[in-house]
Amino acid sequence: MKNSNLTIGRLAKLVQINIETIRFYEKSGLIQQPPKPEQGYRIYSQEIVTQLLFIKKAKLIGFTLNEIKELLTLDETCNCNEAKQMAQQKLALVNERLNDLQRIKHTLQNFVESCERNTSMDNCAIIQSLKNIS
Amino acid sequence: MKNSNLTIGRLAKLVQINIETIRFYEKSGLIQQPPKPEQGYRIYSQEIVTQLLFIKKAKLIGFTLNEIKELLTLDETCNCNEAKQMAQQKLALVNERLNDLQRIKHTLQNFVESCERNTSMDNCAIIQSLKNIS
DNA sequence: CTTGACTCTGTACCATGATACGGACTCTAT
DNA sequence: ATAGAGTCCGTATCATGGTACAGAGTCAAG
Repeated sequence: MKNSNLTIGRLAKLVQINIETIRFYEKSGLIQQPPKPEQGYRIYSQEIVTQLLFIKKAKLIGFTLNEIKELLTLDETCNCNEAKQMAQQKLALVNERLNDLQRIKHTLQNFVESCERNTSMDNCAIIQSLKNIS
Repeated sequence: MKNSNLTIGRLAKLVQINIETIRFYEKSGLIQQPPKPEQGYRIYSQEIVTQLLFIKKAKLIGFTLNEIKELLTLDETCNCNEAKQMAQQKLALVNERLNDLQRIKHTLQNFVESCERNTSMDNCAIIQSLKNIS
């Protein structure tokens, strides 16, 4: 076994994802498990590295594994129109989330500000402040 | 039983949250279960309505139930400083999420655009496009 | 005063996204 | 050739955020 060969352990260390989690992604169909060679362990490709890093980032942002699976599928389906449509749907979703977050951001800012104005040490009315999120 | 009395069924309909979910929130300590009267069913207060609507919105935005619990607690702890600190932490978190989302938004936009430029009907390279998220 | 709708309580079950573990196998270094 | 580390595979377990359901009690309208 060459030292450069990317076994699952090395892959896990490289992308900083638990081995079990990688296996879980394989079972879930997010990534393709490389075929088991006659002799020895599975070897992972550079493409899997890219995909795992992408999964990590997409997860951070709040995409579900199913959404990520779809996003990864966009790469394979060379039907550009379909892919574009999916991307546009995701984009709409992202924009919605951005709006929601902007709203909560302003609400939190208002709360912090009203907290700063409030010297009475009571009536820290976060609910009253937050319930105005529309 | 007066018709105006807010039993759990009416509450559920009012705030559009499943009865079971309301009970689940009670068990989880997100909201306080009103005491059971000697006779009859529990009656919910207007405050619970406010709290449930808040929970709904906060969930939409991506806060976990535990985070929401903390946010609701801010109302009770009249320690303004502590509350402010928590709000500021949430704010930082929200800002991070905003940045992440902005990045994915641009990536998706780029993808849609490159999809529009691409007339070759192949190489819909979303991965190549998405892997550049930093 | 009965019937049907609603409540109460506990327990069970579901999906999602992992993580843990046991036992067999394989590889590498000595 | 053998120990120790790593892999493989299946199954079990966990947290989160619910949903479902059974059986007993309660309420309200006819």
